[in-house]
Amino acid sequence: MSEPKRYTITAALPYANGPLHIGHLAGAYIAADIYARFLRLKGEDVIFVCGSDEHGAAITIKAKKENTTPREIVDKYHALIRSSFERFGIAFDIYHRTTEPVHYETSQDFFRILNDKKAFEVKESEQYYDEDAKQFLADRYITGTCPKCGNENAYGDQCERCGSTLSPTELINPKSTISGNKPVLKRTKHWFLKLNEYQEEIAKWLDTKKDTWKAHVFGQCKSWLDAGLQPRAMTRDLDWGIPVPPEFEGAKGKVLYVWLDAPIGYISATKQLFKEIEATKFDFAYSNNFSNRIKNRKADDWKDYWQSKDTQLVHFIGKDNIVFHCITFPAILKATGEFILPENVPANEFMNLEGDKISTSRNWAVWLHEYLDEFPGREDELRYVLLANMPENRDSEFTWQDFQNRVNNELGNNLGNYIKRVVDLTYRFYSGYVPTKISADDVLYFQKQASPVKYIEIFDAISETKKKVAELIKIFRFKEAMQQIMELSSLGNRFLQENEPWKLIKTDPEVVELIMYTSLQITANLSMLLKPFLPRTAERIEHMLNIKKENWYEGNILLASGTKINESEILFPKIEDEQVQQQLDKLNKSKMDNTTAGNDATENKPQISDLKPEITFDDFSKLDIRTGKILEAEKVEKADKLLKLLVDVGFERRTIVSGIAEHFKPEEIIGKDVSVIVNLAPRKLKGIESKGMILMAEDETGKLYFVQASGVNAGSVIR
RNA sequence: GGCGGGAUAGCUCAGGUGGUUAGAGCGCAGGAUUCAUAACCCUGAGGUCCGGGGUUCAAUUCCCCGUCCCGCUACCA
Repeated sequence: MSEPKRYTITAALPYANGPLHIGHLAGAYIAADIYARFLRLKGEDVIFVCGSDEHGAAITIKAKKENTTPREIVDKYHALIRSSFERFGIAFDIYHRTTEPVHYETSQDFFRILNDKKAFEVKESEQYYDEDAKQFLADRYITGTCPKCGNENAYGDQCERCGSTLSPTELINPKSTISGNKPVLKRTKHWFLKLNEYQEEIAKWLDTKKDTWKAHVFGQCKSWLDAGLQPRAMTRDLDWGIPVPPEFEGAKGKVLYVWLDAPIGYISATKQLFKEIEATKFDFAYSNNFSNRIKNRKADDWKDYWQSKDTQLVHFIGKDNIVFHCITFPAILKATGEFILPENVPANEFMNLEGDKISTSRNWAVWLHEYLDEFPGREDELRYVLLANMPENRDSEFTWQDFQNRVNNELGNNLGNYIKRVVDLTYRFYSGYVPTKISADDVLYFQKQASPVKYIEIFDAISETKKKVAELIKIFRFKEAMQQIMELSSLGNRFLQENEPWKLIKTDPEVVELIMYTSLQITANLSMLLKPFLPRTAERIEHMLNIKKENWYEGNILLASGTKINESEILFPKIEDEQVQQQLDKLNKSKMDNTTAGNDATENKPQISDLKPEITFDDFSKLDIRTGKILEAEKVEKADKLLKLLVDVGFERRTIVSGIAEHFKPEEIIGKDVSVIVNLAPRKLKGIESKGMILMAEDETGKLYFVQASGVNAGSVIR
């Protein structure tokens, strides 16, 4: 591919139901920020967009629980996330949000375009509707007799006895599992993206990415394509989201699928960005971060960044978002016929914390806003450690011990100390003035000397490092790029050590000038190289050296002779053992608070759970709920979520299958008091008949709790 | 369960389209030095490259089987 004319960089939209943690940063934002800063430094035409993803269920659930509105929840977290990014130094051009009018319009327009382009198939299906419950029934809410094998307890999507795939309307004698009534067929519409029709195009396009995309990204896409793409519903019967455009028949009560709306957020953020640029009124945009090339542009210019063939689009995401960014969203973009597809999607894997998966629900995380408060002015240290351990090709691990080691040794002892050495020596020898520039004569002179000053090699190394770093960034190998920079710093240390200017100053002051001149150029080049990686540090070095470089400079001489530099400062004070201990104590506390181990609640957006319709007392009294005690528990074969329980419900012992295996280990729940619905119709799960249901409470994070009546014998009635 | 990715030094990670001694940083041991944040520099010890089979003159690398970790997906009434 020829050099692109401009770049559009996106970073995954954080979900506005919680704060940011180090996993987010290591997964997408640091890499994206380095990439964007580097391109800006090179003077490229680049935009870097992001924003809060504010639709979806976790938000309404949280709102209900906190007795507030979804709006307040998203306002709160949007503000927290935005300010955390700002303080940390992720240099977006714009940080937008999906509840903004621009985004509603853009998303709805997309919906219209997709419709015009016949990318949808409207399944105006006859969907079963429960008149009592006043709601449409998803496949699993319907049971009936299997037309193929006669099993009376087949489900709307599948018969578990004969294994056939069914649709609800094929069932004989369908029954709503909510009310037990016979549901009626009612017409409802859903808009399905005909992904299957884009199979070939997407496959062909992806095939061209084989060599440039990461193995895990390409592999995952390939596996989806091999399985065959299926139409996917792009609408939902929900109430928090972007409404299906009202002119569509049957739009009422339907919203866009959150995964349709979210990536369009990249585009609406871009629109908003150029709107604000034209109006020179910056509500969401950060004009200080702008690449020179986007200043003074017009509102309509957003199109260049999404529709122009010579634009390179790159999505930075975590590995959990691969399929949507590499298949579904590209299919959507393709379907419009107007948009470009991503050049690369350099998804990172996950970062673990102290040996465990990062988990919001278990409070097992290093929260960015807390770090910023507890380690003020030390943003780059975190940036560095997350970068050094960035999970580029496999999962990685963050530990506080490693944080301390890396900050103290690599940043402090190698880099920070080196800069300070050079600056201090410059003050000692030359009162802070950069020594004489080497002339051609000097070069000859020193070349003839058999002195150990191998300064030419140093300048070669600087050039080489700059070249390598630039290349590595372009192929998204940020970790390695950073290592190259650290090696240059190491080389600087070695150069001083080998030449010992503090000794030579007494005997060969001219040689010392050369040594120091060379060393100062190394530090100046380090500051430039560090700009994309450790921007705050780069600024502080620039301040020490009294230089200001806005643009990448290919040459090696960045610091003119005679420049008066500023006095040294300590760039990276040591991280003390107590600070590490404090953080470990904090994590330990989280661990203690989690008395129920192994809660791996998914932090993805769960399906919305609407308030259920009112029922009568009669309805309620149909339920027979009793206390019980778990006697035995074991994992169900070939099912990750199911536990087979033997429960004493007073009058008998029952086998109950419950979907709690990801939350509880079998051995730790034996003897637990539980509440059981004992008159629920038996149902087979993975071949085991389950007679009844264990009641569980679920908090907003997805964590489960047993509903327990303490001190009561098994078999007591709950009413 | 299906699919994808991974497993390399005590720790955190690179790398290898098959070919003498598999790398880095940290940690550890020894030495040198004193300009600098007790920093820097040099030297050294340390690895059946997850296990088992196969292909090959040759496997850590390719193929098959297995184990464990992560993601997607199915199972959650």
